[in-house]
Amino acid sequence: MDFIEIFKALGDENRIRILNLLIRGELCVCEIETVLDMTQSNASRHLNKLKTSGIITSEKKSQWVYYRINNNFIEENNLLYEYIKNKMDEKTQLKRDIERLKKFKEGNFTCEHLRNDKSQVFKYLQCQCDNTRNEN
Amino acid sequence: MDFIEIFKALGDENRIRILNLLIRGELCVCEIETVLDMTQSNASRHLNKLKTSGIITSEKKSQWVYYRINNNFIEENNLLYEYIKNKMDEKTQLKRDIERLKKFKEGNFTCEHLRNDKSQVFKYLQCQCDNTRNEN
DNA sequence: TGATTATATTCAATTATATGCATATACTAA
DNA sequence: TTAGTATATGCATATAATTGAATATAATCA
Repeated sequence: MDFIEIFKALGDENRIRILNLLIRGELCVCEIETVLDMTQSNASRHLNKLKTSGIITSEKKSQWVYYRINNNFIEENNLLYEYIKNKMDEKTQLKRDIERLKKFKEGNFTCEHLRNDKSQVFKYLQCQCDNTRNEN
Repeated sequence: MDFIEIFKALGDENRIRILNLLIRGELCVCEIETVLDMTQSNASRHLNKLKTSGIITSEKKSQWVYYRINNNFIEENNLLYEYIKNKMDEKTQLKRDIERLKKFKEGNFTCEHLRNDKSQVFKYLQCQCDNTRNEN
């Protein structure tokens, strides 16, 4: 966990956007790519970079891979972690991403929803007017 | 002063080496390039990147340009600044650089010495056996 | 087993970064 | 003004990073 490598990993907007989500809790790749609207391969690659530098870890649960912040990273880089969280609060894009994450969570979407009809979930996340949704 | 740009600027070993020196006090370009043994153009460009991201500032004094840590940066990024200083203590290369800086300072070298005979100063900095030096 | 699906990886193209050399610019001093 | 010097910058090049599309891999389920 070289701190220069950590800076390299953090010096990219897409990876900061991913981290911004993971701070709120673990997520699998298909959730991240949907909320952030990035391609699957791109999400996977950025996740790998964050993982290689020790910032996040992954755990395979059946066919899905869940990513989360590495507790070890938080312990060993606490000042940096607090700094990032503070600075994230000021960024418009990151606030918008959190709104989309909230919508996704409040909509009770799951990986299965994404499998069955990703574009419907995506449409729902884009809708500005309605923040509630019927179950199912 | 976007924090992602700051991370980009910090994600390079040469720039961290420069910063490591500047934490000990201001220095001009010719001093930095000598202590770190990098080309003049390379030192200048890295300094510019650090300056553009708001981490350092410069002041022209007669023909020399002195660089120092930007106080504003320290104030607005205090957690990050403390983090960097802590992590720097663990890096071998950075400790070696500080030894060379100390030798340079204790040798009472100036920019004029570098102008007159840079290679002599350089040889002195490389010498492991002798940490003292006659005046002049 | 075979079809489907989630994630990772390869390939190719594009873009960004780092660097040395040569030169431009800005300043000093004779 | 001219010569000399410190720093910045343009140019060319090498290396690294980013990305989408296609494919490989690993797991699930019928």
